Amino acid sequence: MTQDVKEIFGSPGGSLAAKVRTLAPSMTRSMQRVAEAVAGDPAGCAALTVTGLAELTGTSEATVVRTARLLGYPGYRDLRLALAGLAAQQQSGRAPAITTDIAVDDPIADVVTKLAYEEQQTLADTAAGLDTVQLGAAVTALAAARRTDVYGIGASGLVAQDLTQKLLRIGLIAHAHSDPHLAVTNAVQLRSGDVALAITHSGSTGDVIEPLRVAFERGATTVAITGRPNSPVTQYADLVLTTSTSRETELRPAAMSSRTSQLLVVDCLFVGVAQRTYETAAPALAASYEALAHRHRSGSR
Amino acid sequence: MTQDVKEIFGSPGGSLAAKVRTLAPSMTRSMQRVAEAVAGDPAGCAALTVTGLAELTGTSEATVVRTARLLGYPGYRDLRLALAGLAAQQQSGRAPAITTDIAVDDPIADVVTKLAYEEQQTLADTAAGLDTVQLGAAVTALAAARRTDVYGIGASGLVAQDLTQKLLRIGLIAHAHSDPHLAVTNAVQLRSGDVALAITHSGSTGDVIEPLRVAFERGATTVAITGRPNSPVTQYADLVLTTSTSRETELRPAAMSSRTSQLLVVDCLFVGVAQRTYETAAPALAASYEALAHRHRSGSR
DNA sequence: ACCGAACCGAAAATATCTTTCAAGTGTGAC
DNA sequence: GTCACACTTGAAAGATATTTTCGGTTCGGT
Repeated sequence: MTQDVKEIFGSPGGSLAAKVRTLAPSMTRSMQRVAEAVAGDPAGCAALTVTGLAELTGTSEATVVRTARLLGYPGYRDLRLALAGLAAQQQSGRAPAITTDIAVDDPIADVVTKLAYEEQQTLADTAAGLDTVQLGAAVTALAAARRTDVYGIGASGLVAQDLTQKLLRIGLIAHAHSDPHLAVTNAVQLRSGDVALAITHSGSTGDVIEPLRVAFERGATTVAITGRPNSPVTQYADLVLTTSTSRETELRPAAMSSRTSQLLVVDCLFVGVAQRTYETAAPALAASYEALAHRHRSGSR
Repeated sequence: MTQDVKEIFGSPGGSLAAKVRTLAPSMTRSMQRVAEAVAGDPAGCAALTVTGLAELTGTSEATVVRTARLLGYPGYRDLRLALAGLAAQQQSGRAPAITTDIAVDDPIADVVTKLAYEEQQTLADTAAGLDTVQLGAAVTALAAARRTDVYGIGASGLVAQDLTQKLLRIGLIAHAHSDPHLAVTNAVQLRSGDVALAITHSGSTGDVIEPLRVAFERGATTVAITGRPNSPVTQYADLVLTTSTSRETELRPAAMSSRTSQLLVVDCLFVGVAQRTYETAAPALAASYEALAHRHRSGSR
């Protein structure tokens, strides 16, 4: 059984490398070897059979197939077709993709360029790796929720607040918790129809998992935004939204790209919800805009 | 039968279509049917197995293989890979061109694509418009500051907190203020050598301008991150860092792009400062990473 | 009508891909 | 430190796809 062509070629080119980067953390060692080979030389790998690729990467056929599955294809055959397509695209349109890490002695102008580039990369990766089905489900849940609790600590806490601010702006009831105890206390109040949303890059921040678990057990719809699709937090998550995990460098901690990634997801959630609740969201947005104008000097008074 | 020139030289798939036409006379009836199908819809055929294509053309597997051979491939498998490549090329020929705003009825997948694209655009704009001289001066001031106060309200408040968190991580003394009264109270404590940094998109948020004015008058180095280089806030700013102001749409409020833009500036500041204070920043970063590891549940991978 | 050559497809043979399963490996709990 | 468990992994069995074989059919020429 072969996949529909649209699914194979539908996504924008280069998304495979992005997908590999996003999913790499959730891969086992052998699978990473296969994924690397595939991302590194699509054309070369397209010429190989399962057995060939297994030998090249020093693994087994089973592992190759498993990797293909993880990358979203029904099997190796389809991955191979996608690779052939990718190779052809690369042949015709050359990709730029040149970047070096930020060095201690880089002039500030280079820092700006590199950071901007890397964050753009992160955005592209995240967009490519985001499961729109899960996203849509999360949007539906949020739009219909009686109330929404958002959990996040540290850098993720700011993202949690950002989402909360946005939801409040369109008339929804949302609250961000960064205090683990209060979060749990509040989670107990949740019930079916409510939404609990945990934001954690590592997926193993206990302080964030705990309230989500409570909410999960109380019957609320639970959503996790994490960079590790297999991490503990997903255990209590009805819906999982994966953020991209680009490699971190000494001067550019992981927190930076995970934040960018998380914010994109949060923005998508917000816009999605705003769409669903347009009738009430649009006037609410306009009203809050109006209200803020009075806080500005150049405004009135 | 007159041949249309466009058909021969027009599309990238021309070479295959041409080959089919050239070889057609030497083909048998069944093989022609297969060749036609292949030339007519490469993408569609790439999704089919030998059996599928045989059925589609009302022929047999053997005929399909024979056709593939005649077209110059060792077998159907390789023809299929070539078709996949061809399809991908044709696909990429059509420009992405994400120019339209996000509409109320856009499917969620489009929302993701468009948002990611717009944020990428914002990053590029910001990086291009950032004054590296001012930025460098701000970095120098921050790196040498006895203490740093950051003012921001609403969405900008989160950016202020983000910067503060980062600076604290590398051992600097920084504080974010979102309470206007406390901000002013603290601003009074500032003196020469300290840094006060105001973040406001509009540049006319009174609650943020006021503490900056106080700091300015106390002799602190004042920095403004704003989207309006001529706005009131710049009056009290020694250094002005301009963020990009991309057009906002109904479903994508200005806050979204200004936040992205502000965060990039803040990241640049952080990395710049980390470079200047590398000796102390590097171990501090490592230490905070280490400390956090204990807050994480040990999870799978 | 008969013959021969080319064409064609059914089915066997082969290659390739997928699934299963049991052994290996590391990890947390006690 | 040891045990138990869960996860990883590759070998081999099983399923599918591709290629080859081979005999029947068609068609033109005699």
